[in-house]
Amino acid sequence: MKKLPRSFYSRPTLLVAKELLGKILVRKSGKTFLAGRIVEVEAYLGSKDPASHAYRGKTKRNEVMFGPEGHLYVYFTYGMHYCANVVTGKEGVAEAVLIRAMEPLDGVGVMRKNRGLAKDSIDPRNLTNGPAKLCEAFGIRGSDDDTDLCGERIYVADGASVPHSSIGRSARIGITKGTEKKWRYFVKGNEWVSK
DNA sequence: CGACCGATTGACT
DNA sequence: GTCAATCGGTCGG
Repeated sequence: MKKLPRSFYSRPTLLVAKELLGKILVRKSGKTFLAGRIVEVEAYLGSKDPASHAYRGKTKRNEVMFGPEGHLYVYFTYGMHYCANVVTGKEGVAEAVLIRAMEPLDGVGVMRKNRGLAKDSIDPRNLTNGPAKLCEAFGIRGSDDDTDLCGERIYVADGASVPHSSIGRSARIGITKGTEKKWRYFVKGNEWVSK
């Protein structure tokens, strides 16, 4: 499977968001290899988007969004959760795509352990069917903020593209501003899409 | 400096 | 369906 080049991220954010569906998020650390197929994303368009963390300009928290495309923006929220975004837009343009759900492909045992769900009986969908859940499953936290996705630690690999007819679109979830924008994309019918 | 609140989740009525 | 958990970011005084 081929790692996506930086040029993949140097395109319009809504296009990158749509095309991230079906791609594979990979994390390597030591001997562990984790992989998941992205099935749900949301786009956040910086200065044009009241729902974006970057709407009111650059701060210490969101500075990675203003940096070069192809980096990972990880933020901490609700006092206990991390969420991961792929940064798009050139340096100075604060746009990003939130990864909201994935279908686990590799390293399910590790993901289970990271999620604190050791029992084999639990529903595997519960591992990665939400933005904070997949971060926990992948062990993504504050120290992973600004990781270059063109490096070796965390990256996105090519995957079978999702046919246009299988891509659903809706308003974004969990926001109070910018709800009129239909910038959430997901793979229709996929079991891991969040609710 | 104090107060409010969030790109969520999971437990509970 | 409702709501607490839990704390850093952000904004007003």
